[in-house]
Formats: sequence, structure tokens, C-alpha cells
Amino acid sequence: MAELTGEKDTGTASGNKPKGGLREVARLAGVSVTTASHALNGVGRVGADTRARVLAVAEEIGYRANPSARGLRRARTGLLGITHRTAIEGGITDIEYFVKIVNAATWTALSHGYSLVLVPPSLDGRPFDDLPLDGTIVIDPLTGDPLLTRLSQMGVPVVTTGRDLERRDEFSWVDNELSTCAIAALDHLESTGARRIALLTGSTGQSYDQDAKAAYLAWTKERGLPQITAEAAPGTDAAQAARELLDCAERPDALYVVLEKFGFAAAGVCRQLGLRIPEDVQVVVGADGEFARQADPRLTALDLHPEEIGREAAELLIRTVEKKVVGVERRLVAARLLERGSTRGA
Amino acid sequence: MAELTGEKDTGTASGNKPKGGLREVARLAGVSVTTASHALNGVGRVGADTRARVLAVAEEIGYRANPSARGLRRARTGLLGITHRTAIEGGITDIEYFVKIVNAATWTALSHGYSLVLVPPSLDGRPFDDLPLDGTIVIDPLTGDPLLTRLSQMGVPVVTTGRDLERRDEFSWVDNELSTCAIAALDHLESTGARRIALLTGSTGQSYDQDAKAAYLAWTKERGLPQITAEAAPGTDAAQAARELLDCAERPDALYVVLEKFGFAAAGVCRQLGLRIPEDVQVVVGADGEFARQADPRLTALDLHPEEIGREAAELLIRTVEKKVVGVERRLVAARLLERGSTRGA
DNA sequence: CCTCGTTGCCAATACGTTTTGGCACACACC
DNA sequence: GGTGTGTGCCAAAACGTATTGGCAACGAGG
Repeated sequence: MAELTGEKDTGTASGNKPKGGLREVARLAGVSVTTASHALNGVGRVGADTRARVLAVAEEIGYRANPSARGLRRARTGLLGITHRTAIEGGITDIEYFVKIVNAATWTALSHGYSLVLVPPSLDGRPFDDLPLDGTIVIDPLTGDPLLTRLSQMGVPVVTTGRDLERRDEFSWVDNELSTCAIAALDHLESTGARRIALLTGSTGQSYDQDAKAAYLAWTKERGLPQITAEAAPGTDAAQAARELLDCAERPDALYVVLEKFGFAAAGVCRQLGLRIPEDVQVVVGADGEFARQADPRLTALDLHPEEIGREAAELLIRTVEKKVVGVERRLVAARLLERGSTRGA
Repeated sequence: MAELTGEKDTGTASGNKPKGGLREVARLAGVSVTTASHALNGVGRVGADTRARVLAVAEEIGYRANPSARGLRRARTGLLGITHRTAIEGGITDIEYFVKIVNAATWTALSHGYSLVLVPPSLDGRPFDDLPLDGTIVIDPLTGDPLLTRLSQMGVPVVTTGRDLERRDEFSWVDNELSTCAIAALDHLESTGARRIALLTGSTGQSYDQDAKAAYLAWTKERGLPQITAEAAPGTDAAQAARELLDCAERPDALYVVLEKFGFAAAGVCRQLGLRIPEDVQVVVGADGEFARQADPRLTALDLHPEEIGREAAELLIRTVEKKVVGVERRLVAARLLERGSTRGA
């Protein structure tokens, strides 16, 4: 009982609760608040020793600028959004790729003094009306994405991950360099003996499908190999599409599946049809994840380095918000092929 | 060209950018800022017609209180955190259960004027030092969780989802009512003929494992059925644990697996051992998700209603932050059994 | 007529920071 | 000694809201 009241103010000096504000720092350092502010923000004219003293005091008492006050003054909230586009309202977004991007972006935002809020997927972007964001990351925008239009009208800076195919020059983006990475996967299949390689993509109009398809068409054309493609709508017909691809006279001897879950479904279809992986059909999926790792056999996959994508996107967005970059900027991230049991070793 | 400059200020009145602040609302309604503020927040003494007029004006010009200013004045940031506990630093968190909780909590926070930031998993909770949070949700805390200790010291209000088994009375929580729901699953197995039911749990010291185990032990004891249990550490030995359970003389005829992914792994082991599901071994998993739905056959699972959990947790946290609830409060959420192909129909 | 309680409203202040527009001093150059 | 050019620092004014402590008007009760 007595212990409780006694505990309350213990450790005030070293505690995590910011006690005094900037004023206190200034007082302890023997300068004005103006100078303290200047020293901490690295602006204005402050003597080197004075600055050092202020910084020392701030460190000492664990000073953190009150984000609300700072936001008020700077006309900024310190809040960044991140959202994933889905063709289905409220659709599942438990993709590992997505989660890893978010985590990386959160860390990056944090280290720059921003907070990242995860905006729930919604086709029209309603949630954005009530969020006071300084800027936002949009993962895998649709083609001609209405959300981007809306954000643009609202004047919210945007960085996309993947591109809106109709407006590739309007927004800054960070993207996978599929044009070369997809080819690495195809080369791998070819080098292990595949000659009839089929492509299975999604049909939601997101850029990764298109990129993979373009790479596939160019690559097969160059080699005079047959072009066998199929599309699966989001939902359950991935297995259906895979079955049509595999259950025919001139069966492919390899499958390049853009989405991880589709690849997983395709592997199930192979089993049902009595096709062995990788002996009868080799399988490569375009994004790594838990499904690819847990499948039997494990699926050879592209590691798209989502952490790097998230980090780059957040950094680009922050630079944009802070007006350190004027127009649009782009950044490509390379992927790496993880060879596993669904393809024959080279 | 001319069009561009013209477009810039179109729709100022109905636009999303807040034009004037509270002052503007007051001016248009012909009252003071004080009265406007009172009317909008439902406090103070304001005549009914005056209040209506203020609200109308605010609606009209699309007024939103500046969150920084409000935060500054109210000594609050409007930011809530949500984080998932993991025994492994930087561990994967792409569990559907988790994502659904986060989405629901985000919507709820939004509707109360808060923003939710997804705090990356980290054993020691470092990220929390740099986040100005009004409160936080901790999903599946560990036993004696150091993060909870730290948050408690920092004075950050906490609501957990699942419980810290060593401190069940110290924090408010929302939890699955496993004590009855696990039994529903066991009843189902029994009613379909199972007599040797084994339990496979995780070993990370999170409350759901313990709850499921307690329910299992009580239930089997009551019926005089054999008690066959195994634990799998986080990582890859779920298959190993399942194999030891299944590859023995007195083989179980049913498996209750607490974690979805472990159940998936166990199904793989069955296939390797030539055991048919559900003819030779029935399988129930304790949480639904994409793995359970995509497995072959699909796994009977408990739908834990993560949306409801997320919503309740957020509401409880907000009520706590706003001092509308004083001590701790608890809430149980029921689950529902989804019968699928891995168990025999009743 | 005076007092008292109630109702409806408002002026002024506080929240903690950043930024503007200086002031004072020092040094150098004619 | 004047004039110019930096340098180091500061007082005061924002930013937009919520809240405190009123003031005036009104009707009721003495």
C-alpha cells in the first residue's frame, strides 16, 4: 500500500516519461529555448560548444520533442500510411511479402521520427479520409487505381511498390526488377532441361503479372520455345487454371507461377493428376513465402527482398514529404532465386 | 496547361483539405471559438439551436479538428500501438489470425479518432521507446512477458489478447474462450468415433497452449480416455513432433493441433506415413487460416473470430486510455467449429 | 427592489514546439 | 572613428485546439 504511493515518482530522472520539455533543456544548458531548438534540429546559428552542451543535456534527461507540438508547428503529423491493394473488398492480406514490407517500412519510419499506420484494404480508400497522414505507401496498385487518383486529389504524397501501369510516370515507386529476375528463373528451368514452360499469372491488373508476362514472352520468343499462358482470377480458380494447363495432350514440363499461393495450388493439382514434382513437372513460384517453404516438395522461388523494398519505399516517401526530392523518383530491387526441391538441381 | 492551373483550387468547399480551422466554423456560425468547441465536443453549456447551427456549419465545410493541436492540448497523441509477441527476434508474423485482429482493431481505432501503428515484433520492445503511444495492444503475450513489464513501467496502458499466465490480474485482456471451445472440438472428434485423441501444442509459453492443454486434460480424464500429448518448439520441428506421435505402436486415431501451421505439417506427416485423413487419423486445428483451407483434405478448424477480438481489444483499450474504465476488465470471445474434410461428418 | 441560481455565451490562457526578425558584439577594412 | 560583414544568441509570435473563470441576462423567490 505504502509501497505503491512511494513507487510512483521513483526514477524520475532516468525514467522514460519525458519530464520537462524543451524549456527544461534550455534552462539546464543555460541557453534560450530558441537556441536549444536550433541546436537539437541542427538549424540556425549555434556555436559548436553550445550545441554540444545542449545535446548533452537533452541526452542526459532523455528529452524527446512532443510530437503533437512539433506537428502543430510544422503543419505535419508525423504519420505515414501503408496499404495493400486488393481487388476484393476486405480481402485477405496475410501474404508474407506484404507483412515483411510493412515491418521494414515501420523500422525505417521509426528511425526518421515517423510512425507508420497500417491502413485496412478498401477499394475506394474511405479510411484515408479520416487519417491525418503526411504521406502514404501503396503496395501493388491496380491499373488506373482509383485510390491513387483520390490520394493525388487530396494532395497526399504517394510512393507505390509496384506500379500503376497506366500512370507509371505520375508517382514515385520502388519495384522488383522482374524483367531480369523472371529471366533468371526461366534460365534455371531451361538449364535443367525444361522445354515446354508454361506461365500462370493472376488477373488483377497489378504490375508484377504484366512484368512477368512480358519477360516470359520475350524470353520464349527469343528461343523459339512454345508460349503457354493462363490467368487465374483472385479466389479459388487457381487450381482450375493449373488443371487446364496440365491436363492436356501437350503437357508442359515446367510451370512458372507468379503468385506463391497459386503455385501451391498448382502443386496440389500435380499430385492429383499423378504428376511428380520435379520429375514430370518442375515448378517455380515468383515470390517466396511460407506456402512455398511448407509445400511438399518445397517450391523453388524468387526471394523478392521485401525488406529492402519496404525500406526503400519508406525512405523515398519521407524524402518526398520533407521536400528533399522534387519530382518522381524510381528504384529497382533485384530478386534472388532460391533453388528448392520443385526444380531439378543444375 | 491552362487546365492544370485552373483545376488546382476547384472544389475548395467540398474538398478534403481542411481549409479554415475551428475559428472559421465559429465565424460562420456566428459564435465564439469556445462555443464552437463546446458544441462539437458535447461539453459545456450550449443552447440546442446554437449547437445544431455549429454542427451544421462544421459538416458543411468538412471541418476536422487538427489532430496535432488537439493532441497538444489534451496531452494525448491519438496513437495506439499493436504488436505481436514472438519468441524469436524478427520472427514471421504472417498469421492470418494476427492480420485479422490488426485489421479489425484499425477500423475500430479509426472510428474513435485514433490511429493504430503496427509495432514490429522485438523481444525487448525497443521500438516502443520512440513511439508516442497513448496505449497499446499486445497480442499473445509470453509468460512473464518482459515487454509488459516495460510498458507498465513506462505508464503505457495495455490490453492483451491472450494472457500473461503469470500476471492474469494485472492487465486488461480479451481472450478466446478455449475452455469451452476446445471441448467442442474434442466432443466432435469423440462423436465421430475417435477414442485415442492426441494433443499437439506449441512450447512458447503463450496462454492458448496452456488453455487448450488444460481443457484437453480435464476432458480426457473425465472420460477415462488416454492422454497423449506432445510439444513442438517454434521453428521446424512440428513435423518431427507429429511423427513421434503418429509413428508408434499405439497410434492415435485423432489429432488436436493447437496451431494451424503445425496441423498442416502434421497432415504432411500423415501422408508420408501412408495414413489417410480422416479415415485413419482425424485432424482438428485450433485456429483457422489459409493453410487449413488449402490443405488436402481441408482441415477442420476453430474459427476464433479474430475480428471480434481485435474490435473488443481496441474498444477496451480506448476506454482505458480515456479513463472510462478504471481497473482491469476482461472479455471472452467464443469460437466456432468449422467442420471440414479432415474429420468424419457427425 | 434586491438577491440568488441558472442558462447561454465568451475572452483569455495554456499546451510545447519552431521560426521570424532582430540585437549586440567582434573583427576587418578603408 | 566610421562602415560593413559575420557570428552567436534571444524575445516574441505563431500553430489550432480545449479549458478556466468569468460576465450578462433572465426568472423566481424573498
